[in-house]
Amino acid sequence: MAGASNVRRPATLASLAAELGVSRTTVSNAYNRPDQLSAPLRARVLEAARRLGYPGPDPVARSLRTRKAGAVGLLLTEALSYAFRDPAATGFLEGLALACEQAGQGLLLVPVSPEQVDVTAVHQAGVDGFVVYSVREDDPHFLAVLERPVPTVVCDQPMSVEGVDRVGVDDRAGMLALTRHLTALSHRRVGVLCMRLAAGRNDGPASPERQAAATYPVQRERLAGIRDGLAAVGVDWVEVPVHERFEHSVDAGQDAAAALLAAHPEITAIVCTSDILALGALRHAAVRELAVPDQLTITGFDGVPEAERAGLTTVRQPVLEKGRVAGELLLERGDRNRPRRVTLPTELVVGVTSAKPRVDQRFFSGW
Amino acid sequence: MAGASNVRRPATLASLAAELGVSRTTVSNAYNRPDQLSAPLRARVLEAARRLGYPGPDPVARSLRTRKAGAVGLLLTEALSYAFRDPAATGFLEGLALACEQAGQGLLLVPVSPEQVDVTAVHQAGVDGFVVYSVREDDPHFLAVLERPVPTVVCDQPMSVEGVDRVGVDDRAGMLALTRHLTALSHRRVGVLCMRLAAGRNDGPASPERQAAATYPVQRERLAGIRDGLAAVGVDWVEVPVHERFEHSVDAGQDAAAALLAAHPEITAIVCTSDILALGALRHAAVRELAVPDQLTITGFDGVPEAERAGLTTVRQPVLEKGRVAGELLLERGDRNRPRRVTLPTELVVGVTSAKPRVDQRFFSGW
DNA sequence: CTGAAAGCGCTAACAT
DNA sequence: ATGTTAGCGCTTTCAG
Repeated sequence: MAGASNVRRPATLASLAAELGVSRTTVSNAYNRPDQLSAPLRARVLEAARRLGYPGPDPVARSLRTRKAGAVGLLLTEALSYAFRDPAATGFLEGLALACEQAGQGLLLVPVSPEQVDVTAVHQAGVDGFVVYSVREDDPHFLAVLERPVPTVVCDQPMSVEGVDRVGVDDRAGMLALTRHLTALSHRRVGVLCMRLAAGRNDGPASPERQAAATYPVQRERLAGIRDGLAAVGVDWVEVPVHERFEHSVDAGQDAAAALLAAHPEITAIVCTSDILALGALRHAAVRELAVPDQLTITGFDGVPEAERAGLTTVRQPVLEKGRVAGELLLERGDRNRPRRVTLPTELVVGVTSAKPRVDQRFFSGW
Repeated sequence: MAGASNVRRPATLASLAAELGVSRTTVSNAYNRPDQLSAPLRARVLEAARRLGYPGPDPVARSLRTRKAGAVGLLLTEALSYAFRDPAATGFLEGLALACEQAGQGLLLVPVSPEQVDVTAVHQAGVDGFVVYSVREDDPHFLAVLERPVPTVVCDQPMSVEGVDRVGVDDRAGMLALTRHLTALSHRRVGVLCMRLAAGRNDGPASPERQAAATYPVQRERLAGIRDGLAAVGVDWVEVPVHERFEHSVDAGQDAAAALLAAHPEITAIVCTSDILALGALRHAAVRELAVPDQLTITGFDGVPEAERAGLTTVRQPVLEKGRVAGELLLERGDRNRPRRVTLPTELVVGVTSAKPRVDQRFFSGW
């Protein structure tokens, strides 16, 4: 630990070479190609480096020269810190990190403030490729990423972007399976809680127009799955109340469930587009002393650990796997030219929060 | 989205300038100092850029020139992916990410395989500084970070390293407070579960030698706190069984608790150096149908959400705050020269897992 | 096995 | 308001 730490960089490869009376190549080789010079000479170089406090080749200069940054960038919709609070995102990150560390690549979390159009952070990122996690289709940061001349893989983005790999699950089919489960239980009066659908804050009912204009593909697809499932039993989608929340948190879910039930007390089932929202709905039911599933069925989506512990009926998706595949797609891309699309399977998990609506309920088979 | 994405970089700032018949400076200014050139000229430059598929100044080249990478590196003990599984680490990361995004800096997760001596990843990292999270004092990656001529802040590292900032909590004092709580409840026969103490796998009792050679400062300090607390009531530390686990997981805690109680059935309290281990111990107690806290007291450390839900008696530390301070220390370092040390407070949380040992227990006040 | 030459792509004084 | 001049620190053919 020579006192070199924290000193304004004094030594450079060139100065070291000069000091030793050898060429820069030789010093470079001492670090990068040990087999290209004699052991004693190499030892001399390294010793001199230590003595002069030379910390080894500058990574940025090397990157410029080699055109390799040794890192992949991750772009997230939300504020960076959110990624560590959302269990689904955390699982994805774990898988992605796994792939990166296996390939010896760093993972750069790109700092984006949502609802902010400053995309310099994307331009600033010294990375060899990007992973884009579940962002709005018209997100300016996303667009900025697409401008960068590096490979990119998007996650949960059904939209087909030229030359970009994609990994995701079939959200629509997953939600369809869940909805069938509910209709098989004879639910007809269903209410929906969903996450942010598009830019602009909307905490409350999501009008058909708002739904049609949804730019978060995941939410759009999940709603479509519910719609399909209900259509199959003759329930018209325009009759189904959909409540949207800007924040994605248990609190928001609780609040939304309260609003939904207040406006539509006849509902027998609340379908949530995420487990987090469903957990909030469960909490609201507990507060209101509504028996789940006897008086009210509640379902989620994702299959996060908390939901599993709560016995939530939900659709499980392999989040960790999704992250790993995203990383592999980016890092192991041979010289293939055709972009790849990977769709991972989902699984309906029937927990203890769904059951037949009570027959004595006056609205049964009403619609 | 001109077809430029994914095409081998064709255009450069220089080529654009040539094409337009202006100087490189002008093009550079068009991007970096819009006020330094006329609006029409700037528009022309940007238009030409779009037409030629020029993605804007290369971030790596810019970094080399400006000596700023726009990112901070994070070094973790464990495999990168572990950080997303450990709730204490997750909280820390959230705080750190918060500080980074506020400063518009990226956060680069440096890929290190533990038990691997390849530190090239540290050399490769294009960052303006490092945050080191709870690593072994002799970790080669850590040492490599210290060689890099960039500011560094270490977390939970009591060891004083020249010129390096530090943030952490007083683990020893926190554990002392907890232990006093236990001795006040008249516990004397205590067993301890701890995390990895040093390099090399050891799943089982940690001998006094092993304890003395501990290189994970956090674990060392927490054990010291217990020792101090017990010494105050005359309990000799060498009589206290300490079990170590390499893996940090609920399963490991459960397993360790089983081993500890099998070897020392007289124990009235299990003190764990982390909540995760304590959660495992609780699970073991449940399996064995040992009543907690009546037949057995179990305590943790950290104050993670899961522990709170379980009503665990523990020591809460402000993990998010710790991450935020780490980031701020690194990013807001004015031109101060003296390194700063910040010690955050801990708080004893008395839950429902600690109580007086049953008086009828035959070992009471035995030692 | 070692050295000389040629940039990687960009920004920042300092002129003009 | 725009151009000229110098590198940032390194790697990499290609000769010796």
